Amino acid sequence: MSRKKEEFQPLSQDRVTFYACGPTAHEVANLGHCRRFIVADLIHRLLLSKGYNVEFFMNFTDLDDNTISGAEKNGQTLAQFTGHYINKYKEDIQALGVKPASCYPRASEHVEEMVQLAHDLVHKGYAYEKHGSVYFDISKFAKYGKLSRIDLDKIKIGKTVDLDDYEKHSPLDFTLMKRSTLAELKSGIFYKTEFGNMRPGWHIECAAMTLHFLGDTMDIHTSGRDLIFPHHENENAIAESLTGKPLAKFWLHSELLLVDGKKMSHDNKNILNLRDVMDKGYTAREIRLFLLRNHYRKPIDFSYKKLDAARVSLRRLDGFTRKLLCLPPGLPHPQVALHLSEMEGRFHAAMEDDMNISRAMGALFDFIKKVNPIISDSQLDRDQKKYILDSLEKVNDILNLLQLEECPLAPEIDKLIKEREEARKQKDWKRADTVRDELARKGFSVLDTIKGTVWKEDDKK
RNA sequence: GGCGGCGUAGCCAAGUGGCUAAGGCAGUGGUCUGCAAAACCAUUAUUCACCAGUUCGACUCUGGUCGCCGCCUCCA
Repeated sequence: MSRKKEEFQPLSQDRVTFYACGPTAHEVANLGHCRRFIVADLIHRLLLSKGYNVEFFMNFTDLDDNTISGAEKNGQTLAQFTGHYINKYKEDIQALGVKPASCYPRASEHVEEMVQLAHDLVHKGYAYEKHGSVYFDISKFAKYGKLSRIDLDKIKIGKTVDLDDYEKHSPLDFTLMKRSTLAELKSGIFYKTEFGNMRPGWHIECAAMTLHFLGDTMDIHTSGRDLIFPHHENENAIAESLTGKPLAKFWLHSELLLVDGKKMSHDNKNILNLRDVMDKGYTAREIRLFLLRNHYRKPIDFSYKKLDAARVSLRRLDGFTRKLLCLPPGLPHPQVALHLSEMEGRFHAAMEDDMNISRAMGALFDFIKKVNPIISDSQLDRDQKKYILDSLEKVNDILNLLQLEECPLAPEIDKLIKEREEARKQKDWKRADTVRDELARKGFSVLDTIKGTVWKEDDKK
């Protein structure tokens, strides 16, 4: 709210409440959605790693203009239509390595609370009914605009909306409950209220769900920065006018995902779905790194070139962890503990400073640079190797990018690698290459190092 | 028009009122190597959009200029 970095202090000692605006269930996840999921995930994981008991909610908007018209076009019921896309979202969220939320509430399941909110707002004078719809009267809420810092006297009214569609007292007011259309009445998408048959609007949906699950004020509300106005401003207005308390203590807004310098959006016709990019052969893990490695408050301009750079960075990380895992213990190295504690200190300090992930990753790469020569000399004993791996586990609890599984090598693969080593020793290159090809077919790459062969399982596409 | 944000090497990207301007990618040189791939090492900004001001000193603070992006009340 202050637009400054502030030290995070949760409202309650033992738990942190955290809400992310989820997607509308009428399309599959595009990279813009993915970025929001991943930023929320980073916050989630960072809070968990700090030992907080986190209650994380992300909604699905399954009752709005888009879902209703989508269901109609497809000849499906609303629930069939939205259920399909909610499942797709959940698959994509999982593929991206995002930790599941405590709960994924759906707007359609909380209409009662929304109707109640509208009722309370009207009776307390913050809202009014007109021609079968209920509108919020922003002139009654003095703090309106404090979140988005909008100056109501100077905005261009009607810039993006056709005002003729609405019958509000003031064009600045926003819709809480929308009068049901004839088509909606026919397909049963309406709710009986004291004001007539209607359905909730977008802003009241989020407000009702956060109030219901997280109480009057939550610790952290996160979403994309393009939603600050009007959505979050309105969400807050609904809640704060009733409770007298701000809806959230901290608002974290992630920046946009751009394509060729323009926001990825339907208007710009430049939508890229996660599945489109994966179909081009990029793994979800590569996409995760691409979306994660920039600070959340900086825009990311998408390009395949940058995705390739992320891929190579990931390869460097994988090469390092793989060598480390396969390294036979040797003599202890005197400097290693120092490098490790320096990396930990820098990494965690950077993450706690408004999630400065670039700086945190820098610490990780610096560490790799220092430890690589040590590994080449086999100068790590069993304990040191364990300390490093334990530390990387902690880093990975936040990043979820590293490959740190021990070598659970299938016996047949192990046999092939040994067979190739034997062939190489006997300088039977033809046989060695044949085995290498076979390993490649099974999805394993071998890396020959001075200390012997290190294998690596290729990412599954 | 209002509000908000951004402009750092070929590309991406941290950062600080003075200490070597992190790190990644690409490039270059080298090491290693049966070949290949990978890996490893070294190296890459006298300069931080432009102009002026404050200051002993600014990329970092202030003002202005230019360029780009986002939002402006039911696209999410």
